Amino acid sequence: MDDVARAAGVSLGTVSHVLNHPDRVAPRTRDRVQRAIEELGFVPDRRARSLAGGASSMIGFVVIDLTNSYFVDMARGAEEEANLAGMNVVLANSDIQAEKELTYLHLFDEERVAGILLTPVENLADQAWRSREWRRRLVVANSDGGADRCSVAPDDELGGYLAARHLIDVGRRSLVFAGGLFHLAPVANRLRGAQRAVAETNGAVRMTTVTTAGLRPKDGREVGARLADLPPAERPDGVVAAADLLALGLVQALAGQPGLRIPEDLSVIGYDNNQASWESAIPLTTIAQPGHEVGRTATRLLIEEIREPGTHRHQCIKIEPQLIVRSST
Amino acid sequence: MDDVARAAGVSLGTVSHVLNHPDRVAPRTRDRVQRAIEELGFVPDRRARSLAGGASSMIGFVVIDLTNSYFVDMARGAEEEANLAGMNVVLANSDIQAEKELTYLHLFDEERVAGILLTPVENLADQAWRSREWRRRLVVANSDGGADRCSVAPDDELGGYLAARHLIDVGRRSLVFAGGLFHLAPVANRLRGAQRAVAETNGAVRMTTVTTAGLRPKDGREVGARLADLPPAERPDGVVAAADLLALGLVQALAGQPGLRIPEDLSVIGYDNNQASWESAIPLTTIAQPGHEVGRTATRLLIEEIREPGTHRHQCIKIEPQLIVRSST
DNA sequence: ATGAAAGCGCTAACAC
DNA sequence: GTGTTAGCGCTTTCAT
Repeated sequence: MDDVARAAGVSLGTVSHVLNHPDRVAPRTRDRVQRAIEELGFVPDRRARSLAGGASSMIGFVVIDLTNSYFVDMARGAEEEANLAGMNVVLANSDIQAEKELTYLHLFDEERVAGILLTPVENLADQAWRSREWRRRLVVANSDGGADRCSVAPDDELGGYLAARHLIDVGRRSLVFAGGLFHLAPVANRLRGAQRAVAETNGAVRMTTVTTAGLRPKDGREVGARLADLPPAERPDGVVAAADLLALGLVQALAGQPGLRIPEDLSVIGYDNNQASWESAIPLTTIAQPGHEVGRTATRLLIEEIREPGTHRHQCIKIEPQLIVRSST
Repeated sequence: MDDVARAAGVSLGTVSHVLNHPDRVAPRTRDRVQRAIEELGFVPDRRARSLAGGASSMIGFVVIDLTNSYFVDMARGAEEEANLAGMNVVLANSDIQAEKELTYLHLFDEERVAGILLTPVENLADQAWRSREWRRRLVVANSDGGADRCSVAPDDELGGYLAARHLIDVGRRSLVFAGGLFHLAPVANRLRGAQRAVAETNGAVRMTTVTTAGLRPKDGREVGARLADLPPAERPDGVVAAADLLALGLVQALAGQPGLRIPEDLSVIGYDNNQASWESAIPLTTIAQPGHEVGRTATRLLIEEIREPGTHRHQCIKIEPQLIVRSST
């Protein structure tokens, strides 16, 4: 910056002014300085800027699983909202490992970023990050952040409700909820929501639960095979799958069976709006996770907390998932 | 840090020493300082450290498409290699937009990161980043970086060769190369490789090319339908698909046909080792993109360039893809 | 409108 | 071994 000042024949402080308060400097000198910046290819040093000024414009986002497009959507939402406020988002991949999560949390802390977004590793044994007092503002996404910070999460209970409700609306009366890993809050909440929808029918609709080993296509194919073996009278006419990949396997196993057309004889609804759900042979009706919206909202909250530390009140926001109707129901 | 020094009853410089050269300080004072750090919850400021010392330990990786697991693999590889050298990797999502790519390149430049990794947007009109002289060390991944910088890319020609070679090895004699978007270097190179494998047979094997609109399952299903309509005599016995999702659609369309068992009557090989390839009903034989290895190598080159600016020579490294045999061949 | 100077939090000589 | 001090590149008062 010294060079720029010398080339433009002004003082260091003036160069700084054209960078930060261009209006407080005479148009002619401003032009002169800007030309010098151009010619010298001057690139300001953000480390020094934020050191001296105290304000970083970088938000660090510790993402749990970048192979899951839901979280990438969240990152996109976060970027959009951050850009609106003139801030940037950089990502770190914790890869479902509590250790890496902590490493990056520390990195961002030491980098003195303006704020941190975190999608925590859910394993209860691995929540060391909660016990530490982070000096950065931190908002939690996709999971409950506790009372003393902001968090934003999808409303899985509502999602489960919408899924079952949709099957009921298209005339299904004998449902199955297929899912596994019920110790995970999202799955458990989806089941609860589905049960609420059934309960509302006052007995007009029945639903049983089938537990799978996991939520992969393989698990779905197993359930599908089991359902296909059932005597037609006992067969359900609607399946709520806890995840799209599960639903996908289910449809694969069922689609070939005689007298079992999808969706005529059996409707299947998934959950996630996974890429596979719309690229499969029978595009899946599904509940779209509001990743984009979660990312935006979390970032909005974070920036609010950064900008107005005084008036800010912590809150936990639930985002509505979206029903997407396709060919499987 | 002042507080720490005061609490430990030492000078500022000593605290700095226990942080940077713990061996140069007496064990007892070191312990005292470390205890003070603990108690005060002191978190060193990386901005100030790198400002004063000149060395950042952060590598910025501008990733083109985080929804593609190939690039996430690259990021993982980069992290591993960076950690080995005591460095960290933060990610930025350019999302296939040249504009965002430039934004993040500038961000990392201004942040004075130790080095930059870039998977460039391939659109030739959008290569503004090439014309600029980045002040950071930059290595290009997954694409040719040009003569004046390092780059690492998968050997697509070899991948295409391996794919066709495998079909030939399992006895296929009438091949089809199915693919689209031949203006993209990767696809074109895969085709060339496949043709080389065929040429080596001196006419014992024939291969025709079928052009698809894209590389999605939908496109695969179209080709599949076309092949199924062919009189059995004219039908190929092996298909090299330019991408897994394409192969997936193809298999879906073909699997149901009478007298067309996969792999007995027709072998299909994909490309990418996409998640879908191993989770589908008929797991796909495929060529695995060496994302992890590309990431590692690019980072190794970058760190080499950072650490030994004198002896470093720019180079362009090609990484071998891997044949993964599954049920479709 | 511009310049001078004090510091942001730290590292790296250099003294003692 | 430990303390002292001069910067690193910038922003921000406070003068002028």
